[in-house]
Amino acid sequence: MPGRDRMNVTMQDVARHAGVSPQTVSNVVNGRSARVGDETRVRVIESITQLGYRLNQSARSLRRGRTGMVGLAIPTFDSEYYGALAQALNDRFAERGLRLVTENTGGAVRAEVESLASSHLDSYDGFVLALAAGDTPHFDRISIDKPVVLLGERALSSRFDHVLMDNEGGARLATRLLLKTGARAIVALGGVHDDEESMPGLRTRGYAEAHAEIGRDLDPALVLPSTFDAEGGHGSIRALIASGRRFDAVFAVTDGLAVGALRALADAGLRVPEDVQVVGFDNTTASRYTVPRLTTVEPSNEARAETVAELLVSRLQHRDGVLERRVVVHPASVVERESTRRAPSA
Amino acid sequence: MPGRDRMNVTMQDVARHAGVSPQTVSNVVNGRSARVGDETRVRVIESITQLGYRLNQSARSLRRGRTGMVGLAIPTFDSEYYGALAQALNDRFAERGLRLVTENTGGAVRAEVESLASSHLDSYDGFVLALAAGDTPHFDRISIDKPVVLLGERALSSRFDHVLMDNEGGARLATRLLLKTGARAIVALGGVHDDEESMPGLRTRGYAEAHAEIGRDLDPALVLPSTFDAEGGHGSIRALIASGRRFDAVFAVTDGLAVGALRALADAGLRVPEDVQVVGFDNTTASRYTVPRLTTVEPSNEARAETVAELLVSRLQHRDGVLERRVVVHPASVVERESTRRAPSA
DNA sequence: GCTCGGGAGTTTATCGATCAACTCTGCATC
DNA sequence: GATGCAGAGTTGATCGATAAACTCCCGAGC
Repeated sequence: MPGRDRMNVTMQDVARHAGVSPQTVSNVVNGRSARVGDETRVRVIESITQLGYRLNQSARSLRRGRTGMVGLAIPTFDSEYYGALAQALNDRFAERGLRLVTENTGGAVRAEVESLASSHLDSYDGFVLALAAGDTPHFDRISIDKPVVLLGERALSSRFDHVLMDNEGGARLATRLLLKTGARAIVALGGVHDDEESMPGLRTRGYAEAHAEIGRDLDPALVLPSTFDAEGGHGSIRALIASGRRFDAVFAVTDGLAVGALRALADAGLRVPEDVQVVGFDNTTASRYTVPRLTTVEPSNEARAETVAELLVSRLQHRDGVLERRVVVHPASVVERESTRRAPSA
Repeated sequence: MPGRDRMNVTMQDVARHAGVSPQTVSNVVNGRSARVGDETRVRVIESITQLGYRLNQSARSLRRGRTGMVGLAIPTFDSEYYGALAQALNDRFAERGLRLVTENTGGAVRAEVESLASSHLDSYDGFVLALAAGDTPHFDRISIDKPVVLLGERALSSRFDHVLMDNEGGARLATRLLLKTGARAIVALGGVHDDEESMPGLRTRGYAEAHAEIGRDLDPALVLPSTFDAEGGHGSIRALIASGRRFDAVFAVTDGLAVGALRALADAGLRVPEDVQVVGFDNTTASRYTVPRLTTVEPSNEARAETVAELLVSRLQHRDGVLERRVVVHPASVVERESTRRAPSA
């Protein structure tokens, strides 16, 4: 291996080697074939490979004024739900020639919002913010001049495009199923008591609506706030069982919670779905391999990812044109598996 | 809101506004306080906030010759194991002032690395390559002038630093445990028949060694190659049961496989660990919430992440100094839960 | 009185690619 | 013969930040 310099090979070097101008090399690299003759192009390409030339992205970005990267903020990498989401978005953006760069915000909403303000953001052309369940960040304080799409549970800010999941509708469907199959006392695991515009708030609202539809009263003691992981679900259900309160179904606001619930029910010797039915939310791959397999709400991640990419790209293209703010809600549906009983065919 | 230009605020603008030179603004921004007087600094900072100045990362990167980003290639986002790994690495690099950018290669590392002038890799200062089980890219063909650390299962290339998991040792420990608790016919789920230097190959080797240690023969029919997810585990074990072959333990080469195995055993009415013991590998969070809770091998992700960051950073610092290639192996250990019986206290 | 040193800044020359505008052949058209 | 024009390139001016070298001032030391 010939000892070579630390210096990088630049377009100038290639140009010199091929006997053309740097601009022509640029044209070749960027596929502007209309501006370059066939012979010249071949010569340039040969020089590129011979010299081992690599384009300097920083220089390109500086000149072009954009980086070709889109940022994605997710609360954590270490979660199937967000993992799948990131993967789907990644593919959708790749199709459009954009690179998706994923950052984890560590779950704190504050970090999520700060990621909008921090210097990281400066290297992206646009940003996708997937929000964790929780409180409401103060978007209206921060100032941003780049396209942002929020991917979340509810409308959070009047300034950005949103792609939302139909939390309320999904929860309504899930709860309806439980009621139809004879449940009388349904726990809202991870639910909240205030009627708030948050992920658990909306899902709790759907749960309440399904009850209201058939004139059934709600027992507030069955609404169990919790963290949204398996650990929280496990602890909450164990405590509920220990308290002696009777229930015959669990609507868990996330699959993680449902997994923990299954665990706690198994610990207590309760059979699913005979003694207690369980429904989750999110249709994570884990939900297909629990014992018993989990009935859950499908959040249509693929479709949402596609919409997110579409919205963001259209904003990038109409950089200056004043597009109206858009809010897209994707419908949810229920996937019936083994943790619920079959609805009586009526 | 005052109508403002599309033009960005630059250091020049700040300099003009504060009545100093651009270089001084640069010094302030970069905290070179030795070169700037107190009063001046205050004035500059005021101008920065007033004008809403943001540093242009592309320009900085171009000038500095590095981007401050480290790339991480993982086979897929949609997996707990890689999710946790990415998260851990992310934190370790953040501590060191580097931004970790995660890409999923979809397994096709080779294509990425070989792509011509427009490769993503060029925007990173260094690279961490976490390889999928089956990948054997031809590293020695590609030429890379940046620090690379391979995070994997076995030594793959003589050119790069490696941080390895002790696959063989972990598998040996897991299998020993099964043998000690009385297992007589242990399935190697996801194992392979050839003694190869791959993740499943090494884990199968450890499995074989544990048998050899106590002079036990191996039954090749119990080694079941498979994909490494729950689906594969489920299918393989279901088929094995259907074939009528007897076994009383499963050593799954991944937790995903073990989850699928549990599912298949439950389907068949077999009790775990009474009828069949199960051990997984990777200690994913899912393994803590299966029914029953999974005994598994802890791969020491945190420690490996720390080592990866250390190695890469030290290479970045000694950009030219010729460091020896380093290979670090982290030991594995077994986490005993409910899917195995207690070893007789001898 | 003169040199020396360091604090506080400034000036200059890039980093590498790209946009915009310009040149220079030919060849077809009126 | 003059005009127009498309094709194939070239030239020069940046994009914004920064390393390196240089200036200027002021008090200390001999």
